[in-house]
Amino acid sequence: MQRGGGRRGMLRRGWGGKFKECGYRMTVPRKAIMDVLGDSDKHLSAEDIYLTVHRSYPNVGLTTVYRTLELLTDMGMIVKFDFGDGRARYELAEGPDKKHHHHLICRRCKRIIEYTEFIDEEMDFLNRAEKGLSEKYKFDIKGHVIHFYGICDKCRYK
Amino acid sequence: MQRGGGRRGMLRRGWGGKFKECGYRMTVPRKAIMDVLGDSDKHLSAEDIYLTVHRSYPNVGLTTVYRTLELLTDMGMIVKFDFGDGRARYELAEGPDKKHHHHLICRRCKRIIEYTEFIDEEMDFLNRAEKGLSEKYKFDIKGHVIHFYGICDKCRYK
DNA sequence: TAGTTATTGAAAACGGTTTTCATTATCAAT
DNA sequence: ATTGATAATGAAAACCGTTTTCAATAACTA
Ligand SMILES: [Mn+2]
Ligand SMILES: [Mn+2]
Ligand SMILES: [Zn+2]
Ligand SMILES: [Zn+2]
Repeated sequence: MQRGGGRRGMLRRGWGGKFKECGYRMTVPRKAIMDVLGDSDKHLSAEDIYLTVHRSYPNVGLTTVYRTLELLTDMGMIVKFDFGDGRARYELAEGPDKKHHHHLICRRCKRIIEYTEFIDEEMDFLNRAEKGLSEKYKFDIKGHVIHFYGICDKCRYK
Repeated sequence: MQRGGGRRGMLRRGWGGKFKECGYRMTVPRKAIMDVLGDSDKHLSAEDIYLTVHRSYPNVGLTTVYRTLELLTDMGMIVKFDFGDGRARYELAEGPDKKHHHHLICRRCKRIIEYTEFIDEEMDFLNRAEKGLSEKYKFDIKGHVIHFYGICDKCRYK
């Protein structure tokens, strides 16, 4: 259990509204999938979501999970990551319920640690870099990914 | 054609030596694959390499390309990237022939631009971040990936 | 040169994701 | 509420990059 339940309710209603605005229909499978994403603070794979949804809605298929994830990603409501473990992983996009952060990835056990420290200094560097790069390469920067790879404490001491 | 041919020759001889040191045999397919990597400044996929090698050595198989790439990656001589186009891509690891750099990735055409600018300020930020993160999370940082996503100039004006 | 065994190529298997297609559910108009 | 147009769904099959299997071959050592 993470955070209060009230905020998540808001989030879901917000999502539904955005969905309708874009001309999409709000369906039971989509609601269920969005609930799983909104309730979790993990980096979920399609199968993770499928299995969780399956407990309450056994007839929702994995295909629909993939389709909904693509939709939400295209709409910018979630973010798709590749952490190098052979499957895509998803989390809420930056917003009221999710702070800007980056990841430490353990090369041995694949554990992912989120950090929000150093974000101020990072923003400083990123802003200057983005400005310089945009000018030099005429490249319209929309986002960035920073991953640190290494060995976590649990793995270091065997 | 990029850079002089002499340096690349050195590079290849160096690679061969390292190979032997690790107890691996230096074979014709491996040499061919390493030559393709050493001669290119692109971000090559396994199939890219396979097709190039195939021109000179039609009997070298794709399987061997994959096996050699894994070997070179594990030995730290090349780096494996995921740029989000569904296949792994490889390039020379940082060294005398390859400067430290990061990537701008066009979300539309998937073009990859390498940049080495702002690396000094970046190193400044990265050093502080790595120091802080290592301490706080007891995480032994070995490397990092910084990707900027956006729209390249060619795509921006349609 | 011979013998040990690492390396190889072809084919099959693998696994995450996407496509196909007939059926069902959603939603606006009645 | 009922209807009708059509967006969305689930099961199965296809897809495709990568890995595994295994008998044949080539590279090193003695
Ligand atoms: Mn995260
Ligand atoms: Mn590069
Ligand atoms: Zn670990
Ligand atoms: Zn582009």
